[in-house]
Parts: sequence; structure tokens; C-alpha cells
Amino acid sequence: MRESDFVSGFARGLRVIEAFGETRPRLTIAETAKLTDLDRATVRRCLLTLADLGYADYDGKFFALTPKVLRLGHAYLSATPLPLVIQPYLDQLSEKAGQSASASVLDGTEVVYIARASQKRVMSINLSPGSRLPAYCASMGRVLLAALPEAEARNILDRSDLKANTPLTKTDPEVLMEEFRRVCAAGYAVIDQELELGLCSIAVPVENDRGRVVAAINIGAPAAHVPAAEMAGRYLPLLMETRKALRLVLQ
Amino acid sequence: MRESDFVSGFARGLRVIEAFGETRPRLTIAETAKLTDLDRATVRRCLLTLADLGYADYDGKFFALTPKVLRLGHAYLSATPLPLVIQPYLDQLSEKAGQSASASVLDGTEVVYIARASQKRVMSINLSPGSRLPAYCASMGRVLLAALPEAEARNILDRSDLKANTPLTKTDPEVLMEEFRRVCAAGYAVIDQELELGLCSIAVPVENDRGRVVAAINIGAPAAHVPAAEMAGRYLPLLMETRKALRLVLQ
DNA sequence: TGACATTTGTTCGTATATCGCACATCATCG
DNA sequence: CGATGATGTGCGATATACGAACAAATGTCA
Repeated sequence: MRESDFVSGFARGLRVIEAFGETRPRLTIAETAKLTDLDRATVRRCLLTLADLGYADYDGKFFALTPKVLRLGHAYLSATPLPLVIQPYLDQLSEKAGQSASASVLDGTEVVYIARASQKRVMSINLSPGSRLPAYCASMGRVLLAALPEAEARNILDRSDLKANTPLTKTDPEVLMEEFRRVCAAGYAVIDQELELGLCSIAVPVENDRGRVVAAINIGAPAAHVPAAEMAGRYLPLLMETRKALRLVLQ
Repeated sequence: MRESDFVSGFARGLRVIEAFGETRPRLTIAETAKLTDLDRATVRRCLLTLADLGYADYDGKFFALTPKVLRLGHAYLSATPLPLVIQPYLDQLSEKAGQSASASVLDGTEVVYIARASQKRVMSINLSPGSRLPAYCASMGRVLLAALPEAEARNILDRSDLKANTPLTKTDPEVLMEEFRRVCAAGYAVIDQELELGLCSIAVPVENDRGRVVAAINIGAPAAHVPAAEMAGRYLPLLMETRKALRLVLQ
């Protein structure tokens, strides 16, 4: 691609949108400039453009995104058949298992939830389509990374912030790579409270009819209710069944 | 705002993103140009920029959005405390009612779902945060429109495509305006299969501690299970209770 | 099949719009 | 009041959009 085939004004604007998020509901021009590392004048023009298009509100001091920006993300969710196709299977899976079931894809070092069927319980995880988790310590992340060529998986690990969310979190790249090989061979991954204490999950990859891994599905359960050792015995058959059904419908 | 405070390259790029969606997973340059009414060369630059930034994939012929664009919409969901605060209340509400509960805000002529707690049932509605419904025929839309000054509500109706989704859908602007006045006085709205046959719902507005309407919450139920006439009797107390609790925590 | 018409993708020159800097202005606070 | 930090603005250098022309692919019809 030639350099002139790049619209830097557009790229700068997208960076401005991403500056919002994670407890940053309202930003001033100067704050946004610092976060994006762009010139204040540039940021100002982008923010005023967003406001003019209705993607942001402006009270003269603070800018805040409006629900209209959801259209941008929604363009992906509604344009991609994947979430729509997977949802009913997920609903069924969740009902049969009596636990929450989710589907996700890989984006860089993170898994992104594209669909979810949650069970109403006392301990409920606050996840919904669009939510992100670090791939290295999530069950779906493990199967998605395990499906990649080793070099790619290692590259993603290198770029990941491998921190111990709990005392059980595996953070050593070598240990993780070994785990990926095990997951690849077994066809599923179990996480025992590596993301959050008290939470276990089990995931399997989902392939399309050509055998390419296009997503992962998982079942999450409270460790107090289902010990990690029992996850596979209880839920693997259900997951495998769903995986097989999806393989037939995903082109 | 001066004309020079508008970054048209950015605005054009956002239009390109929105061109995807609704059964348009993959677009060529020429298709996108037609949809956005932009020059092919301009569209090409925008799409290549998206691909370069990882927001889109390009196979030499078709462009497709990647999960990364969800970050843009997610910037709103995670930056706005509203969805996060409302979710646990919604979970509780859904559990007590034994039906799906949702929260939404108004965006133009549509309501946008910002949180949802769904019950696993045979007949389950496929809605999630980011989903959109026309406001005029949705229960949450009715209470949100009813909370606006009459002139504004009428303006939105004028801009709406008032079509009869079912034989029960109200499409006459005068009838709807009258309905808004009734909803405003009663403090809740009931929809009897106006959006889809077999689906009833009831909604109430949610105010912050200063009394401003910031969202709406609703409960949806199969008409076969709960006739519209029984919705208020069964669910209004629960909704009012949730509304009252939210009013205390929303600043 | 082959010739023609149509559509699509790409390149290029130039008029125009945007960027980033420097400076002006304004508000806040010790 | 001066210092600090924020927003608004004018201007030259630079980057981008537009339109047209070209190249390549695709479709059409005899």
C-alpha cells in the first residue's frame, strides 16, 4: 500500500474515539490530546466533527460519546453472520448445562465476546458482546491461541501483559506454550480460577465446514459449584455436541 | 462551529464503517462507494486505512470488518457508567419476574439496548447491547418519547418510518401522540404485540437523582404466557421498585 | 469463441482542505 | 497579580479529495 492510500485524518479520529472508555466517560480537548498523543488543534477538530455528526455530546467543556457510536461496533455484529448463527446454539447449550455459555473470537492479545447466554445466578459475570478479556488466561483464549501456529501464539504472548490475576494464573510463557500444545492435542481448555478466584471455565474451538477455527465457545461455572476437575466430565460432551452442530452450519 | 473545524476525511470514514451491517458482511470498493455516495477513490483510501489499522480485512477483492471495530462501540459502553450500574439491577429484576429484562436509551428514532438480562426460554428474542428497535412501537421507546417535550416527540415521529409490523401496530402519529400523553400520566407503557406477534412488554422510565429521564427499563413476555392486560398487574410493582432503587444510585 | 460493452480497481495532477505550530484569549488559583 | 493550564485562531507547509484517464476484470450477445 502506498503511503498516499492512507487517510491519516480518519485514523486520528478513530484514535480519539478509542480514547474514551475504561472509566473515561467525559473528556476535555486537552485530556484527549494527551491520551491520543495528537495535537490539541487536531483533537479539537475531530471531537467537533464527532459532535457535529451526533457521535458525541459537547457542553462547551466536556465531550461524551453518544449511543450512536454503538452503530460502528454494531456494524460488525450485524454484518457478521457468526454471532447470529451461534446465539441459538449458545442458548441451548446454556440451558442444558445450567451455566452461562459464551462465544468469542481473537483480536490481538484479547478475546472479544461476540455472543453470550447467561444464567441468572447470585454470582453473575458482567460480560456481554463486545467485552474483552486477556487471551492468555481465558479458556476461550487458550483454545484460540492453541489453534494458531506456534510462532504466532508466542508472538501474541510476547505482546501480552502476563500478569497474575490470581495466585493460580499461569504467567510463564514457556508454561503457557506447553499448555497450548496440551490444549491443541486434547481439543479443549480448562481454566481453574486463573482469571478470577471462584471462577472455572472450559472451552472448545469452533470450526467452519472447511476446518478453519473461526471462534471458541465456553461454559463458565462457579468453582464452589463445579470444581475444575469435574468441568470436562460434566460439560465437555455438551460442548463437543454444540461444536459439531456448528461445524455443519458455518460456511 | 466554523467549517474548518470539521474533518471531512474522518466523517467519510465513519460513513464507510456504517455501510457495513445488516446482511452486508463483505463489500467491494465499488459497492461501498455506491452505499456511501462517495467517490470510489476516496472509499478505497478509507477502506485501505481501515485494513491497515486492523479494523478490516482485505482479500484483494472484498473488505470485511474485524472484531476490532467493537472497540469503538465498546468505548461508549465502558465509558458510560449507566450500563454497568444498571446491569445488576436488571439481573435481579429478570430473576424475580422470570422474564427477560432490558435497559435502553434513545438515539434518534430508535431505542438502543445498553444492557439486558435474558431468560432462557424456548421463545427467546435475539437482542443484546447495541441492538436497535424503532422507538414508536417499542415499550421503552414509548416511555422515552413520552418523557420528551411534545414538539420533540412529534419531530421524531415525523422522521420515523411508521410501518405496521403487525396488525396491532399503532402507526397514526395522532394516536401515538395521544398514547404518549397517556404513558406520561401513567408512568409506564405496555406494548401488545405491536413489534412482533406473540410478544408483549412493559416499560418504565429511569430517572437520575435530579429527576432527568436517562434511560428506560422493560420486561418482555410471550403473549401466550402473559396477556397484555396482565402485564401491569404482574410486573409494574417490580419495575417501579427497580426504578426507585436506580434513581438513588444514578447521579 | 471472439468482439464489444460495462463495471471495477488503480493511478495521477491539481485545487483544496487539513495539520501543527505559534500566538491570543480566557479562566482559575495561590 | 502573575503563573498555570485550558481553549480558540491565523497561517504556511503539507496531505487529501476529486475527477478523469487508464487498466483490468467481468459480463453479454451474436
